[in-house]
Amino acid sequence: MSKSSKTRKTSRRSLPREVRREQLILATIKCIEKNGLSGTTMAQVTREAGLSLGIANLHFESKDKLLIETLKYITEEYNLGLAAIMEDDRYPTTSSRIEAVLKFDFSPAVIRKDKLAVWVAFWGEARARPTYQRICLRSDLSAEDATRKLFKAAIEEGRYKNQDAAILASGYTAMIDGLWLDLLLCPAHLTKKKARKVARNYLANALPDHIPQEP
Amino acid sequence: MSKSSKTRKTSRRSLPREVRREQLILATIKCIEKNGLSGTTMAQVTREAGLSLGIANLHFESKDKLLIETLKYITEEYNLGLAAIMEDDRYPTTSSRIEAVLKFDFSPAVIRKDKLAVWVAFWGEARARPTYQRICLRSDLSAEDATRKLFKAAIEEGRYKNQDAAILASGYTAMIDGLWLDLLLCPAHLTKKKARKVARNYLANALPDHIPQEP
Amino acid sequence: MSKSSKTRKTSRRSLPREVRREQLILATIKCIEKNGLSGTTMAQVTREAGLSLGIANLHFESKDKLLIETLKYITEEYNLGLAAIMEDDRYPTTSSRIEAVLKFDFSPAVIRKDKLAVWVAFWGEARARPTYQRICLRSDLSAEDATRKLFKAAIEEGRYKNQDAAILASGYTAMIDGLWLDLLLCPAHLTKKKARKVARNYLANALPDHIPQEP
Amino acid sequence: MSKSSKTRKTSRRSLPREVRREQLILATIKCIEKNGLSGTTMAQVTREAGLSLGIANLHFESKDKLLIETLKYITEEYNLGLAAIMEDDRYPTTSSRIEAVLKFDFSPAVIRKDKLAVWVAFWGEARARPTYQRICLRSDLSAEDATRKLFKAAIEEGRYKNQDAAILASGYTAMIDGLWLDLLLCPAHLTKKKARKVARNYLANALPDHIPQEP
DNA sequence: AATGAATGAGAATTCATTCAT
DNA sequence: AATGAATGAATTCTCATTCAT
Repeated sequence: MSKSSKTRKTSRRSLPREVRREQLILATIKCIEKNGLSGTTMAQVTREAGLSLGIANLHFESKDKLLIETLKYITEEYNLGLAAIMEDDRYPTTSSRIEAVLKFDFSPAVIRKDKLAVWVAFWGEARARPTYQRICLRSDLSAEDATRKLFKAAIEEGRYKNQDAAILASGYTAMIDGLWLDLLLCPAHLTKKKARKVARNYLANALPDHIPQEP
Repeated sequence: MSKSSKTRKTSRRSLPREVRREQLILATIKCIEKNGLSGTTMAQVTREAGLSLGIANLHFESKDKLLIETLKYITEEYNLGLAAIMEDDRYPTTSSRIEAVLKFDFSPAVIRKDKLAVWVAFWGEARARPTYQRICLRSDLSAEDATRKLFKAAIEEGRYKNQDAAILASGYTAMIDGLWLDLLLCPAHLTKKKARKVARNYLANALPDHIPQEP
Repeated sequence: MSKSSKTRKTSRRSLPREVRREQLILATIKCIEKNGLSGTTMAQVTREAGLSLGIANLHFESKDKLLIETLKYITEEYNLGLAAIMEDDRYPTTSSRIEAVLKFDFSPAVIRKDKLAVWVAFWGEARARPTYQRICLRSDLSAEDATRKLFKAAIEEGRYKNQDAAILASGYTAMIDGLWLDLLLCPAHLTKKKARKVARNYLANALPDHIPQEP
Repeated sequence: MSKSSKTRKTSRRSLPREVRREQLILATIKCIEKNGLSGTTMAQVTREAGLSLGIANLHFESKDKLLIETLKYITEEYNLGLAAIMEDDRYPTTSSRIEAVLKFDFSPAVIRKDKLAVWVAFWGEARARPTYQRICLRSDLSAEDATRKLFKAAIEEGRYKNQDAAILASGYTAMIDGLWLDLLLCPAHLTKKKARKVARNYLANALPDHIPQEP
């Protein structure tokens, strides 16, 4: 309080509501990564954000709301990224669009440790917290919906026998979730590169004319 | 289990101890299912077990130890089941053994909601708790190791080009984890039957001569 | 009120200041009615007044000062009303003046629910807050003093044996306080009309020649 | 913790539930007397009781419940005292029973400062707290009911013209409440003796054949 | 070995007050 | 003079752990 006068510069400055909220959400993500969901306290979050204890309740009403907004932030970010690929006209073929999804799902922005940690942390509490479950569910279904459409197009184009778009999409979603989890649990054993290869192999086996095995 | 093996007398006396411990672990599983990991209290666990509050600390020293023993209980149960299949002489072919694993991974004993909830709950806290992570990791690697051996044998038998046992095993493990998660998060959308079909489809695409598509 | 009295100019400028203060005091009364003394917050008061949060401290220094001013406002309003009756030349007889006091004590302006709620709220905290106690005490003594003079005159005029003006005044004050309280606590059981009748009956029994029983 | 070994004697000792509850209620009464209702904290109450902070929630669930039980304790104590007089066969006459009530209402046990402070503190918050109001109301009506029966009997016996038992009872209840309040607010001005005289004078004026003026 | 009342550290939340704009 | 975002002390409540019985 008395020691620094430089760092204080922004401290008391009144910032736009949205800026503060994002600042706090980002601090929450950092804390969840470090301490888990149950180990995350308001004091930690606000300290991480360089702000005072009371500010989180000022902007989010309660810890619960802050956590929910954090989960929404993470899921929306992911789903918007996926939606952008689905709507992007620059992908001329189904194949290239699937490749783009595959690339996106293992892009640095998506598989950042802190964000993966947040996904998994909320999964862990989702069963006991209907609100978490609802948000996770919505996100999951939305992602699965997108890939199912892609796989359906591919199956029709490739006349793959024995492939079912719904089954493939469920499998892809599950595998992505599982790989994210394993990236977090076994970082020494599963590299990002290998994880991507695993997912690609899944699609290459199912849709060989669209997705070649990794070179 | 470790202390006594001399006489029936001590054995009789130590039996209640193990019974109490299991009783508490089972109560813990129920509580985690209902309230999540962070929502589980010693009072709940002991009430669920129909015992007194103090008894948990008497048998497990601390809540942390109880939770760790619960996680070990769940992971050991699963890994022992898998190991039993791997060592069972009654499976004459690689194919039949893989089928057995597949069946096991979606058997009622394994995909009971309460146990799945425990897996996911601990995954969620694993990153922040080295002990949890270590146990989850060990379990994951053990399972992956088992399937890798199976897939290796299958690949050699079937001369599948382009298949890599390690990649396949990582993918299988990830997909199982992901499907378990989705069974918990989206019970209305993913049935047990469909989940099994998804996993089978994965293997059928990779090892078609060993695992036929579901009839 | 204290600073300016020189010119119209400053007087005009100080007017808004007094207006603001009264605006805040009236908002405080409303809040105390709705939420009690302990449930009244600065945020509520300023919102009720349609002003900004900071303004209360600007005009009253602290919450405590605002509350004290609110109590003074209520007690002064009452005591001024009583004093006006005592000094009003238009009451030719002791009897008519007592009747006027009786009428005043149950007039709509005095027994408004919001104001009664403020009285009772401050009584409740008076014991723990010397400043509140002092103000309540002063108001009580002032009112009792007024009625004692009236009763003394009546006793002398009527030669009532066994009546003591001091005792009668204490009783009257206590009964008014008690009736106000009961109007607040038991509105379904004690109507305003009945309360007035109760008070009149008290005086009619003591000073029958001056105060007739209600017709 | 380490300093004393004598005072600790009872501290950890497990006491019957009801004993602890009363101990805490009595401590709450003391705290309300000293600090008012809003100034009373759980820390104060438990310190006053010589117990640890957590114990109040253990026995009362919440502060709110503790306060409500305290109010009930006070009101029940009073109403039971009154009921005992009403049912006591040893009062041969209406007159003696009214005298007993009068004596009771100013007995040392009833007009103890700490208990009066509790009454008034809860009155102050009753309007904002329906539960408080309900309890105060019930107590008030019960007391008024008792006195109305007495006054009705007296009026019939004495053939008092112009007296109405209901009006008299409302007035008596209001006056008692008001006198208790004034004993608290103006202890230097209103002695217990004078207060009793005021109440007696009220009854003596209304029911002269039953209640003589104070000698 | 078993019990559960008691403890007290730790967390969320509230809100009077401050102060840069 | 007015605003309202920001602060942080104070308070309630929770719950793992202890320990007398």
